[in-house]
Amino acid sequence: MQKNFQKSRAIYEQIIEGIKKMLIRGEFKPGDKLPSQREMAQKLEVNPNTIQRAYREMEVMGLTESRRGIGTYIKEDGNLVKGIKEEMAERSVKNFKREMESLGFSPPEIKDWLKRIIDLEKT
Amino acid sequence: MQKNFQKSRAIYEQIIEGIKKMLIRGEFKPGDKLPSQREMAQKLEVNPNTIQRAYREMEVMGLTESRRGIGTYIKEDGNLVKGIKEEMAERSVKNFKREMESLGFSPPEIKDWLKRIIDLEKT
Amino acid sequence: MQKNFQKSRAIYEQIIEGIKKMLIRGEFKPGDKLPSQREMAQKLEVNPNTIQRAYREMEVMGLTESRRGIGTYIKEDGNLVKGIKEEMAERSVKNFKREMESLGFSPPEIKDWLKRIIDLEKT
Amino acid sequence: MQKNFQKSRAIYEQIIEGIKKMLIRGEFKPGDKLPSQREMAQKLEVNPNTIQRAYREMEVMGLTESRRGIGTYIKEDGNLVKGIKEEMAERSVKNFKREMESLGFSPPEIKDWLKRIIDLEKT
DNA sequence: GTGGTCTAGACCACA
DNA sequence: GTGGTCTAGACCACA
Repeated sequence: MQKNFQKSRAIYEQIIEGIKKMLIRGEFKPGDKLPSQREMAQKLEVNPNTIQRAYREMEVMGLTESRRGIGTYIKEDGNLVKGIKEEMAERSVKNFKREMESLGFSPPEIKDWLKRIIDLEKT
Repeated sequence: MQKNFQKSRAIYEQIIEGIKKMLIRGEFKPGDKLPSQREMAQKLEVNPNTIQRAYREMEVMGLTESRRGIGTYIKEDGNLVKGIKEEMAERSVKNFKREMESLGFSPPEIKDWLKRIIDLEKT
Repeated sequence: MQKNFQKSRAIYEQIIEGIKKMLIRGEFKPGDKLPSQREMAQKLEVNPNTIQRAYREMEVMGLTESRRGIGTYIKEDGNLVKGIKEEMAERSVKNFKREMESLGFSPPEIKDWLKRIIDLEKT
Repeated sequence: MQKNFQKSRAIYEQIIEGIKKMLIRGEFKPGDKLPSQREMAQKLEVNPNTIQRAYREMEVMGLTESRRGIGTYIKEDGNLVKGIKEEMAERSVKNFKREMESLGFSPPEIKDWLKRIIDLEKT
């Protein structure tokens, strides 16, 4: 049995995750200005340094651009959202697949299950 | 954006989770004796009381039977494993579906993605 | 002669027992808030963990409902008290019967004794 | 709520209790020799001092008679058994009555319950 | 040796 | 402030 227990992911990672989801859902668009670090910190009730870290990482990833004295902006890149969406979808699907396989399900069974659940809620 | 960050589940819950997976994978079978509380605690490097809690919860759930002075045993119930497997599969599928929907995918797109990933790794 | 001496029941069980009796006597009513774990621990001079155990067991039994940050409440279930009262009465009567039989009394003699004592104190 | 938890009765008291029950059931009779202290201690897996204490108390109560170098004997008293039986019955009935009253039952209800249980098992 | 109970005390999560 | 989790460690009950 595993000896390492799941720890929660770092808060700054969860923040990046959240911003990516908002991008995907269209709640942020390329070119938009993100809330200031201070504002964000207050809204999320988190230490400003945590926001700083999140914003910095996003810049490193090429997701945002910080303009000193002005603010942080989502990059104006046409394929940005599409890329993130695909990346997150892929990760989600792979996680799901791995989990189902660890439960002993074969790919066809996985599809069956998925179909069952989706059709069930479609009704 | 959400203001509540994901916390890790309690260790005792993760232990139960792990034992269920071992059951599903056949690494434990109904009737088997689980490692003693102390042994398990040592192996997983947690406090014996934490194992006690996990074992007690499993007994309450009807998954195991603890006999004082003897040990803790997986219940001899033919449908036990099947039930757990289905329960865990269902939860996993629902989580996956919810996550994909929060990324803006429709059910058909979810299926497409799944197909793509599975077929990709089949090659 | 028996070789096994009677042991006292666990403290957490005695606490549950006491709370059930208070419910039956109307000293607690469905919907009431129980004293907090810490308060109860202080009043009964036991460790808070022991109260936690009692409260948790009562929740598992469906007797109470614990709400984090709020407190622990007796469930709002009309038949709860009645059910507990009957359960405890039945157990008490059965214990009594078993004890009298172990003293060699037949059922009619048991009734005679009971009548005698009750009438005696009625005077 | 009560603050004093039930402790188990002293072992020597439980031993006296057991011997009284054997007397009542006729497994010992007036004039019988009790097992030696050593023998009794071995049979009950108890410290010989505990037996010593039990035997001493029984002598004080007038239940037995120790003859140095010979052994301990149940007293030859025609009314002894009858007296003990009545004493134990009375205590048992009173305990039962007190318990039922603490559950809020009136004497007639107590009788009803008793009748119900006895008749139920008579069938 | 195995499970069960209890204490003392720390720290977290929720409000 | 209220419940929940976890550790460290003692001691008991059963076999």
